[in-house]
Amino acid sequence: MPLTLEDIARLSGVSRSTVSRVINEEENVKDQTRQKVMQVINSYNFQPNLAARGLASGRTNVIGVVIPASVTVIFTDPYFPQLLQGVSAVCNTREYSVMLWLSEPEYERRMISRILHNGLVDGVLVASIPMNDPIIESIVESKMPYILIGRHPSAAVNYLDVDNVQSSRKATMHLVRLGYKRIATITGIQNQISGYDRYQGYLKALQDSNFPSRPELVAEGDFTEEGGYKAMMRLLKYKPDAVFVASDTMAYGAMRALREANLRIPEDVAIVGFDDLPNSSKTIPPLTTIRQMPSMMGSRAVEFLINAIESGVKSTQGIIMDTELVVRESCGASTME
Amino acid sequence: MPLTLEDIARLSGVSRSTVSRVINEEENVKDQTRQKVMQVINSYNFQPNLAARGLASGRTNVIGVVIPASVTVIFTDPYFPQLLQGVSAVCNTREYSVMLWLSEPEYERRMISRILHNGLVDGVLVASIPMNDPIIESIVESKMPYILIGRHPSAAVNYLDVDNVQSSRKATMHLVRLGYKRIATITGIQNQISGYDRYQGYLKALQDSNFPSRPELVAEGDFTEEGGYKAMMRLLKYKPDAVFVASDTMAYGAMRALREANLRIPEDVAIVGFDDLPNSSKTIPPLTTIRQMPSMMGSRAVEFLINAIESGVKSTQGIIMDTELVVRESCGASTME
DNA sequence: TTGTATGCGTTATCAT
DNA sequence: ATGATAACGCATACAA
Repeated sequence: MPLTLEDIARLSGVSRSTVSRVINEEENVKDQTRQKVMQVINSYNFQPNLAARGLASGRTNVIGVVIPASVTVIFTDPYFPQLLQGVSAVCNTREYSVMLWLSEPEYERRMISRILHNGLVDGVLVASIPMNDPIIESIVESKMPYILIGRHPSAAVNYLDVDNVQSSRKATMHLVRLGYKRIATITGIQNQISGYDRYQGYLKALQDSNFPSRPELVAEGDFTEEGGYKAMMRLLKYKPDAVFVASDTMAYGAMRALREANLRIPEDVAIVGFDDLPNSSKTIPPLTTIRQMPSMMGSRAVEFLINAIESGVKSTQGIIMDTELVVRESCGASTME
Repeated sequence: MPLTLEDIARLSGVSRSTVSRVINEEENVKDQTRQKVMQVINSYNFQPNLAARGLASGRTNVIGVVIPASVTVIFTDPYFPQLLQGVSAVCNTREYSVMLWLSEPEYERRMISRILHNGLVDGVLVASIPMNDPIIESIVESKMPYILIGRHPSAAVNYLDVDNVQSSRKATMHLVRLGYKRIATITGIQNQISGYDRYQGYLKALQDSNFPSRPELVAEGDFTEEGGYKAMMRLLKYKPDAVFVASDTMAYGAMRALREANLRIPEDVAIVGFDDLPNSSKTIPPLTTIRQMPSMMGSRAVEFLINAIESGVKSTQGIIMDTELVVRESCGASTME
């Protein structure tokens, strides 16, 4: 029932092609003609059919955003919403739409392969995919513009990430400098690159400080509050005096465990987190943590993607964004000698 | 470069229409033919072009999800992520995709009108739109299948919501029954139906209990933690002994304000929230609250939408989902006489 | 049960 | 500067 180019053409007494030119803001149209057509378009509130445009032009102005459900569990974490906001903001200004897929494991392979081949999107952004997931190969092979959120070991892959290793090293070094001796860590899932890298950063800090690395001071969490809580419980019997926790959400859990054990923060155990979630300035005590900005990561990633789409150039690139150590009161000088 | 129906047809020695029939699982195809074609399809991992299908059939199997940015600020609240998960889960099983628009005010009108007319989606789900937003009219008039998340006063509108009035009344009555006398409220934004209705429920409870309604015990929040904190600050000087807070996120802020004022929860001031966020069982003390399930709301809404799309029937409907009062320790018997 | 022909609403290539 | 016309890849009414 909606109007078509043909209708607008008839109503303004020109040909379909001219209307098309007007809509696509091409140069070679007489000003007078353009205005006449624009008037009709506006008065009827005409919208070109994007499916048809996609078919004819091969471009849809849609990007796909894929978030594996394996991490969607963490959806209580504002990380993904913020990422989406960044993605969406850029898409709005550049007249793109975003197709969102929260992929569940059982559909995942089929879903990806559909996305890559069904002509619905011009490019795809994939967040937090597990390391060495074969899906990455399919994407790279597909020749579709793409970018991963989360570092990938291979040099031949487009990705955007923060420097998790250096940031975590910095966080841990902060504890070292404050004089803590038994510095533990609660890690993220190890098949997730961010979990892996943050653990490596912790190890690096110990090594650089000539601290022995004690396996009993390492507890694997799963990026959830509950996981952080349980990991802290396990650590307690080894009496750490400080803990680098690989995410703020887990840090909240760890702090809960400490409170239940009647241990003071930071006098008995100091905590440093990772993320700087909005709530982290409001915990008791406020959390010292590494700030990354998911919404900016989303923006930057999409900008890269859209540029790749529109330029047609497909150079491979790894983009690293900055982080910041935000020191709050959690580790005061109180525990220093 | 991807294959087309025509290619598959040639490769399997049949006509394009037959391939189309096989793909669309139509009955009238000889088993033998079907298998032959399927084999070719699978071996080439053929995916039909959805833009072309959309053009030809008038159906895209895509639904639009619109979340106004006016509320996107609240994106630290797991409400929307959970809603999206519910939406996405149903879409996955029913082979739909979701187009996500986080609409910023300046683009909002244009965006909606584009969505409604550009043939990209078969239906649209709109979350948390402000009351009396004229956009609602455009949607209803557009003849496109739609559903709003959040009650709408007009009977002629499709929506899905929980019964905010009754739930809030229930929550407030809980405080009444526990013997509190100066029951305050921190409301949500009043041009948001959930903010308005929850306030009405509070008023109703007071009225039904023959309590006077004291304007000084009403503080408007904005559904954020910070808003709850500030609202509580304003309430303090009027010495409420209990507060019904219109969202858990605001309740966290209110609790923070109480702690800073050295007031005990619930001995000095009791708190009841609304939402039952994952963290609400882990606050200190655990929060008594109204449980609604955003992911189920998302699922139900999309089911309604897809049914409307596929059946073509457009009966107007208001769907109300249940809530549950989850009583935790926040309001113990300690304050009762 | 299968094939042929037409149309969906654009863009893009030619003419003019 | 503008118009005619051929794709784009599929669904579908109709014919066989």
